[in-house]
Amino acid sequence: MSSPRRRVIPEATIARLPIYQRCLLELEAGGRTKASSEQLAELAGVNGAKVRKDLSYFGTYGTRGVGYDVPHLLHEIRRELGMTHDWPCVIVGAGNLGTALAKFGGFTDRGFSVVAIMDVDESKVGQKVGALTIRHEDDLADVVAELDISIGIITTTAGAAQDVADQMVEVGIRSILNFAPATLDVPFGVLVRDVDVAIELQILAFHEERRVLSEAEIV
Amino acid sequence: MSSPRRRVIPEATIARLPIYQRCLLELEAGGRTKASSEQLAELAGVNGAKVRKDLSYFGTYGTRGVGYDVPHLLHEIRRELGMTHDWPCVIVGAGNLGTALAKFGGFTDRGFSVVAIMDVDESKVGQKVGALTIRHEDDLADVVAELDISIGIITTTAGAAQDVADQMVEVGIRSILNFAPATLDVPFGVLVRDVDVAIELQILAFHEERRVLSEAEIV
DNA sequence: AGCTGTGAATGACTTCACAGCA
DNA sequence: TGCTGTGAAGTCATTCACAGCT
Repeated sequence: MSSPRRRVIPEATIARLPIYQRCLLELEAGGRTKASSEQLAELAGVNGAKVRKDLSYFGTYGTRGVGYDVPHLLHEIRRELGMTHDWPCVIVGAGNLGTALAKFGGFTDRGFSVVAIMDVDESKVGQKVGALTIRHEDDLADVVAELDISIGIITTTAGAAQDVADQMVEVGIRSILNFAPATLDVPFGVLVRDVDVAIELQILAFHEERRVLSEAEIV
Repeated sequence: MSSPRRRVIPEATIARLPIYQRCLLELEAGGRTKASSEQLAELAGVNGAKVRKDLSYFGTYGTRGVGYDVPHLLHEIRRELGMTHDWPCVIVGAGNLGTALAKFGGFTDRGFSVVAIMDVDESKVGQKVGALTIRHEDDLADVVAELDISIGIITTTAGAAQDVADQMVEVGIRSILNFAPATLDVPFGVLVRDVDVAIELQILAFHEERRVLSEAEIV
């Protein structure tokens, strides 16, 4: 009533919100207007109790005996996730991955737009990537200020990644998505999330390897 | 001594092994032959106790008072991760992302090679992607058998992903890396890992959004 | 009767702290 | 002395189980 709900939200819960959002979008597209925690859980690949607890951190959006109102819950989740406005992003590193991400429109409809792409390589500067022109990395401060960017995406080599991260922090970026296979060192308050496909493959390989070993053992 | 160490390894530990491997490769490249848990931890962005406990699940590879032998530990981790042999992978979905991953050589030196790329779209079948020729998805069983594939990579649209996963499971694949923004339903024993860039961005946006709110509150 | 919201119980992971070996 | 390896303690996350609303 008086103080707005602002408890500490578990990281694990936060990571599931985008998944719930996706499921709710599916339900909405299918014309569904109500969904129980069990139904949502089924779609999200978790269990009902988890859905209920996750959602309860944000408020009481459900109706006992009925379930959750799909459009309403979707709205609340979108609001919590900051999806009510657009997030301009800058990509640093105009290699294969960087250009592929810049051209890929799949994030735009999810609220993220790549508004700039940069590289240290002078020969790349000025080239077009879709509608964008590659700018020099040294212009980062200007670009970030001009375009009001708060999210930086690193798609450089591992060797260059820390320098780029330092530059980003320097110009005020506090949210970094890092595709380079490197552990970035950033000051407190700056959030880095790593995406490393090789690591994901290695985790699969670990289990695959053990599977083979276990099967050999049974024989 | 008698029974080989085969305790249950925490998932969190497994996910860090590839990172330790990367750090050890750096140390090795720099000519370092010994490293303490604290030094490794520094590079990996964790703390010393975690490194020691993680490694202790696999055996006692360190020397008290000295630290770990870099080449030896590297060898052991590579063995645990199944990096002593190559892992052939198949990509299903020859769109932007699929072709980009197929062309990207960055996993080959990490022990993974994309040996086949497939699609349902007849018009794509026969086209070249780097050294590979796109084959029709219906040939999955043949391709998997021929090339001894155990890891499948899904880069289709969300709508097609479950069907592809079903096909993969059908032909015996039990390790799937899923790039499609969809929750896959697979039988027990099949492992799916999801890579969803939009979700990562949304997690960053959540914190960014809260950061703004908190700062407003202070004023 | 049905389903949410949530304390309490359990389980997973991390960190502490130190015995014990080189 | 220095650093590992590991029980014990602490923290975070999941699941249970049920009171309480519709």
